[in-house]
This record gives sequence, C-alpha cells and structure tokens, in this order.
Amino acid sequence: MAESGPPIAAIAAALRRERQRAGLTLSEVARRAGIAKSTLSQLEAGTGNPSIETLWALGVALGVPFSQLVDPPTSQVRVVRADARTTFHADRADFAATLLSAGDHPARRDLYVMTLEPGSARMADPHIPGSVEHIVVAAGRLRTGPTDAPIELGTGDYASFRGDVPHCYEALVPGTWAVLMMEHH
Amino acid sequence: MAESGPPIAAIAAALRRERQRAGLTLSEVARRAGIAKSTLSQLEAGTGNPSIETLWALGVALGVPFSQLVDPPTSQVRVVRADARTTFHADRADFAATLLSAGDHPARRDLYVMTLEPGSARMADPHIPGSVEHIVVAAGRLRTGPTDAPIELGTGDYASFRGDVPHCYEALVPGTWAVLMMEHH
DNA sequence: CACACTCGTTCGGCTTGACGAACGCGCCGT
DNA sequence: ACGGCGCGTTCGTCAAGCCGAACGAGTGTG
Repeated sequence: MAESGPPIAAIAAALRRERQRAGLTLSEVARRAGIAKSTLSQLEAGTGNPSIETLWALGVALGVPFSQLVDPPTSQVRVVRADARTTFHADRADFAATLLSAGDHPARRDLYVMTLEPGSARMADPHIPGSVEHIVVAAGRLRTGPTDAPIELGTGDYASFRGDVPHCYEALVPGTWAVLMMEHH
Repeated sequence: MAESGPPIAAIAAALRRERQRAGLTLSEVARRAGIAKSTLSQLEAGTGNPSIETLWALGVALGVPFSQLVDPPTSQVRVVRADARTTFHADRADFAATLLSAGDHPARRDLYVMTLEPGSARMADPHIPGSVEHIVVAAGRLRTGPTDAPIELGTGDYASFRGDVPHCYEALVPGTWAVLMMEHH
C-alpha cells in the first residue's frame, strides 16, 4: 500500500466533513480551537501542513479523536458503548483459551486463541511483574484491559496493556474470539 | 481519548523510545525519514511542534503506527483500531501488513496484522537465521508456509514455520486477514 | 434601497519549524 | 597519544505556518 503520501489531503477532507457534520461554521470552529479562521480555511483547502498543536486543537474543537483526522476514511469498525457490568468470577463454560505456542524457558511469550461468549466478564489476576498482554480481535466485540479502565475493541482492533495488574475479558457479541499474546520479561 | 495538554511531550518520549527500541541511531532515523537530524534531535528533546508531514515521515521510518506517536499514555492501554492503522511496507496493492508491536532491540518479536486479497502469491525473502513465524488466520483462507511446502489454513487455524527460508502468503478468498507474529532469536 | 451582520477567502507581517554546518564527545584503530 | 569516525547537540539562515485585518458575497431587516 503506497501509504507514503502525506495524509494532508485526507486531513483537509476530514476537517471539512467533520465541521459540516457538526453544523458549525468555519469561524466558530476556529474560535473554539483558538486558531485564526484563515488558518483553518487554508487547511480545509488542502493548502499547508498543520502542526501537531494546531491539529490537536481542531480535534478537540470538533469533538473528534485525533486519529480520526489523520486516517483515511477507511473506517468501518465502530466502537459501541455498552454498560460496564463487571461481575466477579472465574472459569466458566463460556470462556476458553488455547495455547498455541509457548516461549522458551525463561518464559518469554505465549500465544493463545481465546474464545468467549457474552455473559459475565472474566477477571484475570495479575501475572508476574513486567508481563504485557497483546490482543487482536479476530471476530466480534471485546471489552478488555485493566479492570479499572477497560477498552472496547471491534473486529481487527488491537490493544496491549500491562498484565501485572488486574484485568478482564468480556465478549459483547456471540462468536467473539481473539488472538492473545502474553509476554513475560 | 483524553483531550488535555498538547501531546508534544508524549510525542517526544515516544519518538526516543521507539527509536532505541529499534536500535537505530538518531542520524539513521533522520536519514530514513528524510528530515534533518537536528530537527529530530529537537523533537526528541520536546522542543518544538512538528508538522504532520514531519511526524508522519518519522512514523514510517520507525515502523510505528501514527496514532501510537500521538496517543498519550493516558492509561497503560495502547490501542490500534482497525480503522486507524498506519500501513507500510506494502509493495503490492492486494497486500498490506501493519506493525502492531515490536520487540526490544536485539529484535525478539514483532506482531502484525496482515490483510490479503486473492491473486498472485506474495513471496517473502528469508529473514535473519533463526527467525520463526506464527500465523493465526482471523478470516478467510490462506495458503502459507515455506515456498516448497505450503499448507492451507482456514479461519481460526494456526501455523508456525521457519522464517529464514523462502516462504509465501496467498489469500484464497476475499477478505482474508491474519495475525502474524515474527520471532527473531 | 441602504444597512448591518456573517460567512469564507485572500493579503502583509511576525513567528517558528526545518535545514545545513559546525561543534563537542566518545570510541575505535594505527 | 594521535587522528579518524560516528553520534547527538547547538547555531544561523531560510522558508513556511500562523495570525490579524481587510475584502467580496450572500442574507435578512427596517
């Protein structure tokens, strides 16, 4: 994929699209972002190369995540908010993990496939210090991450987080499964 | 996404961290990115406010998704959305690989998401001796393995093989994608 | 019709990011 | 010790981003 092209054109389009979607005027957005409207005008025209601070301010003003401005409109996966009902407990029939590959002796990394069905969240106790978990959702929707700050992932999404704090996994739709790499340092 | 302070300090830290993770020198990264090393030096020092083009070039040079550079480590969770991947190293239109996580310096392991469309097979040259590849097919069907002895994988199947011999990847149905872990010893 | 208002673009200036060159430092070989 | 080399920082210059102000276009109101 010839990605090398600077995403400025895509940013220009995204800025205008998001602004119009919010029903805001160019002047209003510039005012909220604290930048000159002339600057915003040029950016929407595709002229120029905004600085991080400028683009960040625009993202805040538009109420749009930063990454949504810089990424081409490939987006199909959406994050759906759901209630964060966390019930305690452990192994159930609606959860299964298969070890695919284990690391060499001073345990380095293990690769799993994990399948889950909607229901109560599975809570995991902290692992040894320094361990890190990497998850790619293959299908479905998964809420995972540290117990106090879980993240919702859709198909194709990736997340990594520390494994030495309490964390959880919870399927949000049937047929959810994910690839899990557990890393020990 | 937490929209507070300008993420410049976080970017500075991320740039330096990712650079030494890759075991690269400041000069080398600047050369690959096509920017002056003085610029990179100042960015890593937290002085300045890079333009989008500059930061994008650095993301490509470091092999790091763009969002990973701008997302402040608000939580310990790092997320790469399926619609927010920065893709590189693509020499064909029907193949794309995204680096999700890279190992520490004497390269240990890298985690990719790979998307393919049916067509001619993609041939991969041998990597450094001792490297091993692990693949889990998330959707579709994939023929992969050593060039002289490929195997077919269906959704959910897993395979690992040596990466230091010629090998190939070929999607058999549209919409095929897989999680790929590349391990170097 | 004139007026007041707003939207978005264009025009000088000031500020700042990006560059190349030179510098100090550490680390090899001879 | 002495050069030679590569790394990372600092300095001076130039281009470009950002800004405020002024400009034409469109609209509604007395």
